[in-house]
Amino acid sequence: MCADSSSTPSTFSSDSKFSSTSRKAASVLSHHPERITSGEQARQLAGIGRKIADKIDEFLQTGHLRKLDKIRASDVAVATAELSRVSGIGPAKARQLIDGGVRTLEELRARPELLNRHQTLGLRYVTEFESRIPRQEAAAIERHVLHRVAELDGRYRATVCGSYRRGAESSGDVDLLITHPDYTSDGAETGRRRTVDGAETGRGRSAAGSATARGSGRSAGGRLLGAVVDHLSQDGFVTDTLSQGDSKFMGVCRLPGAQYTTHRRLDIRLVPHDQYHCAVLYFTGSDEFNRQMRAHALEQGFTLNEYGLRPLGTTGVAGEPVPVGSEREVFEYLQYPYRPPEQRNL
DNA sequence: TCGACGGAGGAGGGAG
DNA sequence: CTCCCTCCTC
DNA sequence: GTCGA
Repeated sequence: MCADSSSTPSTFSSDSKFSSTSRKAASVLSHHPERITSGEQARQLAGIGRKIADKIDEFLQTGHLRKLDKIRASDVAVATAELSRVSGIGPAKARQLIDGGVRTLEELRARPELLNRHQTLGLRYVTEFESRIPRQEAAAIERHVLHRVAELDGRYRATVCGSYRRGAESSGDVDLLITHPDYTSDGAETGRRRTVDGAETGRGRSAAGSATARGSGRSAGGRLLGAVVDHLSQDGFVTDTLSQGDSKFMGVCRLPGAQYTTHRRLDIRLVPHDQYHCAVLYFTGSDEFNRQMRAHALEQGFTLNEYGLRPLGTTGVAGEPVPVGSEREVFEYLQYPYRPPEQRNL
């Protein structure tokens, strides 16, 4: 769903604080209206400290950065970046591979035994996952998914969030939120796996414990999400699963039809019914819009997150969540002028 | 000078 | 088996 | 790396 730089709460593509810090600095600089002519001048901006100011001075002086030259020349950094293109491979796995003599995707393809399931799929689809989803195709995916979900059980509610919902002309993936009246946060269903049949114990159960027995020993959430995923797999739309638990599916999909040749990343989250609108609000973003809205909520004496809107007591302790019947109601509670998703691209 | 920086679901593997 | 840790994703 | 306590 990462459209440009700001989508949902997730402008953290690569690693650690360095990434987040320098990203903020870069953002501040790029949005600065005037031309920066000295490190001292840049130093005044939020997120620019001594070190970055020094680097600005060095670049202004010499036209390049020694540190950057060094990184570009480092083959380990290059190999890490290359291997990290694969979904499921992060810094640790990349280092492990490099230590094992694998530095390119080509070399990686020759060593499939080094990869787990997620990484194997990530490698298979690496190029496809790097291509963006045109809005027209995302809309077709939305139609297909909403139709199939409604056909499975009309009580589901589903919304495609992320930059697509904000009207973006292209998206990085499709992020679907679903809910169902049978699944609420107050539930007796707090994730813990219960024994299916209390009476039966011992070796008799071993067969039932088969890994693929979805739907037998499952929480309410697991059944509700699993049923959707199964239904979407039935017609071949969902092609692969990267991971799947009781509340979150991460996988791969492709629409039927000759014009759709590229596999796309699809995430499905099952959200408690009473938290649905706050979750849709949160996962629609943008990051910056969420920050501003949360700040406004605090000024009004509320705390807002993906789980709900709660009043803050005088001591600063959050109270019970305010019942919310729509996204718009969240705005109204906060006396925040309503903005449709297309106007949340901050 | 020092801790926080968003944080949770899921895979996988080790300890008990 | 459960618990807990690291890694990864978003 | 940067910010604020």
